[in-house]
Amino acid sequence: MKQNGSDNKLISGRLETAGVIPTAQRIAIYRYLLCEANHPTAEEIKTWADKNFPKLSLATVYNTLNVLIEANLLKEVKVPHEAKILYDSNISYHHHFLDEDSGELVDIPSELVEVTSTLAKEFQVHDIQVLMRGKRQKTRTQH
Amino acid sequence: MKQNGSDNKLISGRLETAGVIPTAQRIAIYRYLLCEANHPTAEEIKTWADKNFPKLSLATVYNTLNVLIEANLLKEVKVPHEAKILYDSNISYHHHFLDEDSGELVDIPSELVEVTSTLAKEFQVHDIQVLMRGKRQKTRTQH
DNA sequence: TTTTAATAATAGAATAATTCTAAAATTAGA
DNA sequence: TCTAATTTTAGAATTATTCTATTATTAAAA
Repeated sequence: MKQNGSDNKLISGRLETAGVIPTAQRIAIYRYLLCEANHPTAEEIKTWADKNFPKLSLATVYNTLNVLIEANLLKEVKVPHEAKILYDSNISYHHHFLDEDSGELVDIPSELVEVTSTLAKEFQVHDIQVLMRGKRQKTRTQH
Repeated sequence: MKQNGSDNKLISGRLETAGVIPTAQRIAIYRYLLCEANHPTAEEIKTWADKNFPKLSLATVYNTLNVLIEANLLKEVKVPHEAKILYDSNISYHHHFLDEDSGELVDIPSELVEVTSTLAKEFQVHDIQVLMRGKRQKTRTQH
């Protein structure tokens, strides 16, 4: 799903709907987040931009990420023993699996994880996030 | 449960069992983590040390935390939108509730949260951590 | 005990991710 | 076009954490 310009309108519309002025930089970064990247760091976004959107500054990467978060189009994910923030453009309710070998973070649909809690009613839970850590078995080749 | 010296032996023994040489600084920090603090940051530990263990340096705080983590006596917790690492001296399997008002992180016993996942068998899960976010209702005063 | 070797603690410098600042560029509306 | 508001930018500042080199402490050996 490489950038082809055809979904510019769609991306732009989503930004506007969320109250974000759709500048060229924001559209580019948001499309990268939605269509090409998988939980990238700010650094990865900058590296991508250096190839695909010259002159886009690191400050703009951070500004845009924070604008998207503020507009509820993006979420931060912090992972233990990983210094950099990961960004998640999937804003629907879901969970994560962290591959201990590759460091890759994989989205897990909420349907695959059932969480039942019996906390004291004092605790009003608004959000639950489940982070599973482990290894991903290499899928065996068919003969 | 203020420090009284009586559990020095116990703390010291736990460190030794874990293969950590029990120096005065390590015992002090580990006791603070176990008995007084609740998911402190390195900064909070340093502030406590400035009052209770003069001359203990910030470098030693970080060194000790990393030694404890390496020895499996301590775990890191990273929370979204919180820059600093929180440290958790409860190493048994449990979950967390983050109070959105106070920022306080509360341990939730694993018995109170049931997690049932049906991931593809490709995913070998070694650890699950559940972070619940929400507000804590003020408990109503009895008349 | 002394001696020696290994380990830990320390102050301060270095690193690195993110945020801030102030100026220039762009945009949107009048 | 003019004006005001917003965004982008480069580079400086901030801040949590780690590193470095030295000194202090500990543990074991003689």
